[in-house]
Amino acid sequence: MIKKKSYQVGVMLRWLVGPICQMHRLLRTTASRGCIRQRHRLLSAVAGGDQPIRDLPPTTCAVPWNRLLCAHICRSRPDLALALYRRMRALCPALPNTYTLPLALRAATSPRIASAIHAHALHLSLHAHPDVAGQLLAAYARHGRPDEARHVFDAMPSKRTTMSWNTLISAYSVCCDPDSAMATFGRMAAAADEALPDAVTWTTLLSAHARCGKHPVVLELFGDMHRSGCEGNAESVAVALSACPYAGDLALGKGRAIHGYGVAKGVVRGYLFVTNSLVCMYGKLGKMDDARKVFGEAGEKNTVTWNALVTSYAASGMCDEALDVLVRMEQRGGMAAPNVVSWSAVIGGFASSGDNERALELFRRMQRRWLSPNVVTLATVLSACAELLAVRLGREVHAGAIRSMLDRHSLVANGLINMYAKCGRVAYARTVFDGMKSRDLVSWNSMLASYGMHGLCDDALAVFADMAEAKVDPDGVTFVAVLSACSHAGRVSEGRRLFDQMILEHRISPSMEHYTCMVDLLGRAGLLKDASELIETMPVGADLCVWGALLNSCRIHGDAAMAEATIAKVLQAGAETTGNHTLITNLYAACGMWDESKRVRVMTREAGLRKSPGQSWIEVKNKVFAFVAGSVPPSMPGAEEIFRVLDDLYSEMDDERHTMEHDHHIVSV
DNA sequence: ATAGGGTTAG
Repeated sequence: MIKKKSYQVGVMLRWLVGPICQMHRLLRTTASRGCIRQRHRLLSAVAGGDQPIRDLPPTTCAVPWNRLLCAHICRSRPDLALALYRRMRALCPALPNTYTLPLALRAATSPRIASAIHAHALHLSLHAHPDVAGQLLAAYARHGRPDEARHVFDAMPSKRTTMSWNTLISAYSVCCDPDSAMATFGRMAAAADEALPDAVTWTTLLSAHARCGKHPVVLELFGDMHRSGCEGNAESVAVALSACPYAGDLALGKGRAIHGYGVAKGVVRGYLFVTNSLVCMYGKLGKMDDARKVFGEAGEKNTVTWNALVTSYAASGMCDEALDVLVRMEQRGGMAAPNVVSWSAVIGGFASSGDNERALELFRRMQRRWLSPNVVTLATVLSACAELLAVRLGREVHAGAIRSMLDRHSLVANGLINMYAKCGRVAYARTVFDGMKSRDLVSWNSMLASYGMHGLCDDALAVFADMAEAKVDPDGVTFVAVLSACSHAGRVSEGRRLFDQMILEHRISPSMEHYTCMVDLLGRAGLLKDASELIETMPVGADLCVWGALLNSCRIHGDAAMAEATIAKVLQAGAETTGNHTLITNLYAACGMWDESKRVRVMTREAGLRKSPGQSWIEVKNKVFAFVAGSVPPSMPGAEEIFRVLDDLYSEMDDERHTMEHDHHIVSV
């Protein structure tokens, strides 16, 4: 109770002191210009938080209000600016003018607030004023509301300027709609008498494509920009560089070319954004020497520059070096302290290198620094939890996500679905899925895969139907999920129908994974001939997974002839991996062909191939124990006890089986 | 007292 009260006092003080200090300064600096009485009234209005609003005298001049609004915005306190604007409206509803509304709009932190101010503008008949309309457009654009932005844009009374076109295009960029951005750019070019595209227009267009992964288009547009006679500037060079790593074989060549272009245009040295892009570009392409060189030559560095170096090391698989840089950032202190991005990069680096334990350890360390994770951090951590089956930490992360209201974000929710599914909690996965406000393709695919991996084919098919109902177009991943669900449940006709549907209706050409699913589906059901025929129809040669699926089916159904024929084909195709050799060995053994089995085993050993043993994990009290068949994890507490219970269970199972065999004449396989 | 574009983490 006491704590709450003092908290409230603190909030009030902060609320009041800021404006009052500024008000005093205002009174001092502008006293000679008159309006003293009004300023006194305003001061009492701002300070009189406890007085009933209607008892305060109304002011008639908007200037001091506007000055104060501007001061709050310049100090990055949109909350205080908005509170002041509300107070202004409450005290004197007619006072906001063509300066006030743009200022309030700059402080709008959500599209809802922008809409409310829009309504005020309409009510005050100020919506058509160029400044108000311009800032309305900007506010809607910032929040990625292209429909509202378009509405304002179309209603703008004055001649459209390059700037208003640019703002409209940025609305499409923010909400990841590059096609509409492009279409708008086309309309702008068609209305060339009105306004001509400038460097900002091109940069906006570039970023519209960059931000949603259309990197090849970015590089094309960068060329178009140059060809259209528009000089590349620092901003556009930065975006173009960020797209280079995804250009395939030409990536490094393009990167170096644009680097050179930037040097020629004089936008490399002293332009931090370009420096940062360069470090990251070289790092992503594994050119650590170049990345380090650019980093070293940069005079001024900020957090992003350091993060680019961290990212570069992480992307090159040098996780320990990435961590070293982060530690160096911490020790240096000052302006470039590590932030969420730095930590997420290192955590992600360890996670993608397979060291999920280390990733989670670092997440704990980040929490100890009182840094709040964001959606990217949470997605990364949840994926590590899923890999380690660390459901307790996963639930803890879920709880944290709920507290910070990030749990319904698609990145986090998709991570949660995957984590719960992998940890065997399909029902939780479904709850998260149902609670999402908007589901993307990954959400649907994750849910499908969840049911698939638990053998719940009917549920998977129901989700697939819902997906069609929700008008979400399936992709290749979707079909891998449904086909494998069918395969595990032995739903042959359903699977065949889906495979055809995928090719004919959705125009998705089947990948190796799809063929593997189908061969598995047919093979497991005993349709070995059909499976083998499907392999024959494949446009490209089957890979080891496909052959493996067929061999596995031969083993299940004890078809030695088919197995031998298959093995001949595999060996003929020159397939040489341990996995398959082991499979072949086991297969011969299963068919009773011991000599052949031994022969392959010897061959394997001579080829220097050794299979690393498959591992399993179990999570006990937030700690994950890995074990292989026949071994005891040394750190496992109470291992002896566990094995005693296991022994008891085994003997009970044995008794049970003998009884069953006796009663039902079931012969165990 | 007022406007649009840029780099880093999945």
